[in-house]
Amino acid sequence: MAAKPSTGGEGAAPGSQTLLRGLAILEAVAAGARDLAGLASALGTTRSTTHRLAAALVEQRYLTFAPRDGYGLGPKLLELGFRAQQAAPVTRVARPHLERLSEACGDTIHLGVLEGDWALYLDKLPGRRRIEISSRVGERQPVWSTGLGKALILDLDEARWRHFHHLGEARGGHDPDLETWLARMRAYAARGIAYDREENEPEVRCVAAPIRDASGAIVAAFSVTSTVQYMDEVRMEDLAGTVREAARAICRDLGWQDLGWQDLGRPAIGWAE
Amino acid sequence: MAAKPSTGGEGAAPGSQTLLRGLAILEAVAAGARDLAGLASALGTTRSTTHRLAAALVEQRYLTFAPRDGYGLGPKLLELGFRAQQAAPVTRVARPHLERLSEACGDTIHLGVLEGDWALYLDKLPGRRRIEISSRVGERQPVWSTGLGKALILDLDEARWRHFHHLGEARGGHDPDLETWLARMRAYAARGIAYDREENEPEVRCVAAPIRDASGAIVAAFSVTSTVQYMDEVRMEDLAGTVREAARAICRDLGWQDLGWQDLGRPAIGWAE
DNA sequence: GAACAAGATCCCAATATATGGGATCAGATG
DNA sequence: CATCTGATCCCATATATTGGGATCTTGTTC
Repeated sequence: MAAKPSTGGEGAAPGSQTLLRGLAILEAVAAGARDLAGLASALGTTRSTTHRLAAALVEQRYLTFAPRDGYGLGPKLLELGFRAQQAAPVTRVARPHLERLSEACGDTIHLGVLEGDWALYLDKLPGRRRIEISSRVGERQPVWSTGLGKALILDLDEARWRHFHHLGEARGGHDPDLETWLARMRAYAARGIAYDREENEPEVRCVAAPIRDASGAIVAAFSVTSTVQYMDEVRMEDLAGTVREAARAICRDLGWQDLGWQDLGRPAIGWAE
Repeated sequence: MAAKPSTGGEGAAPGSQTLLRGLAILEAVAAGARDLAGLASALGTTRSTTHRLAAALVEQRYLTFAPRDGYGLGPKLLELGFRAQQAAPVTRVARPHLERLSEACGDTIHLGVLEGDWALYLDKLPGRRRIEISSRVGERQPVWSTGLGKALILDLDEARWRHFHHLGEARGGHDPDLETWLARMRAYAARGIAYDREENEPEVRCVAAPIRDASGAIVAAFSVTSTVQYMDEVRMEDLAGTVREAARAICRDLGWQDLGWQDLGRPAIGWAE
């Protein structure tokens, strides 16, 4: 609907208009655009230009096109997405353990890593409850307000903790004030487990644990999420044990595999900025 | 290494060189290219051009770049890939059932649909065996030689079966001759289960079943794959029952959900050409 | 059953856009 | 400290992209 200027964006790199427009088409389709007209208005280009780019994307299997239904995301994205997921060794290693955990607890499970100032979701296991946790693999979530995010920064010093809390305030986060939040973080760090008792969203609670590689550095984290009706205090305590157990098993797998991380100062996964 | 001509390809659509080059970068990175020089030589462009495109892809989060490690596939691909997978309702619905099946049998499980003349892999569950089945989500496999492919075309008439066998011959397929293959297909169709007794690759066997939606049309299929040492005749017969059971459960879930497929003549998934 | 409508596809001259040679910069290596 | 590898930036040039409109296809209406 909004007509973005051709040479748009914030600090948009020039010299790639065509590529940028092509990617914009991908995202417009992901956002639900089905026909040419929709795409054209979404990026503010003419029908012919849009068609040419879309056709190229279809030909390369990045999009599908069916006369009746219009455009859809194509198999190539499936392939690249899957490869991107596998690129982080954590995902492969953690999967079976998380599946077992999912089977055992029935709640939604997320796996994620720290990407810059954000928590990036690498994997998601839906769980058996009715409720649907609204999150997507590949999405970024704030660090300070999610259980998973907090688990990711458990090892950082207080200066850096303040930084993350500050990021939250900038975005209108009013929830726990700095001191309360820091106190909780200290408690989480001491236990090696992070909770989220409806601090972020009402009704939603979760238990999260960090995953460490052979060097002991936190390279990822996972969380078990549910609504409060399935997550009273007692259950959270129970889960803490189960979760810690799963985390330990994953860490063991990461520590044993000799993929040779020559540079132990950097996270083993490929997403850090 | 091979320098593809800029305006390359077969019936390559013109008017999108920049976009096509950008996508080529994505694939080069997926194929393992890490640095600018590698990318540049992979697509036959100069450093500066390559750098500009790659930088745009990084900025859009389609690639990651870390000074030491070079380029990698980015989170945006993760997101789009995941969305593409979810676009086919079958994946969502089948997942939990396949996970249970995977848990029970320990073998590699694939889920796929028919895309034109190919079997497209939508999902893969690794299994607990040592062996790694070389297949990737998003990849296309021939229909006639894979168990999954055969399960997908169980409902088609013999003319169309011949068509698929013919496609195989064109690509140097010499395995079972037409009549033998047709006879097997008839048997598979009668049982509602397709086998692959090392017909495709030596040592590799699999048991596959079709998945039908509310209209009764085959919209997908899944297969349980393993090496012959885990797959003797007795086990294949056993598995047939388990597999059929899982298929029935998935079909039931597909039949019950009222997502309103107004057009029953077309497959419910979005991948058909 | 024929005219209509909606949408996709194709074509071509004008020009905004991408290109790549080379210069520069960052930081690793000896 | 000099050297090297590899990333980043700049700018005149050529060329690939653009978009207006004509055309074709397919489904809908009267």
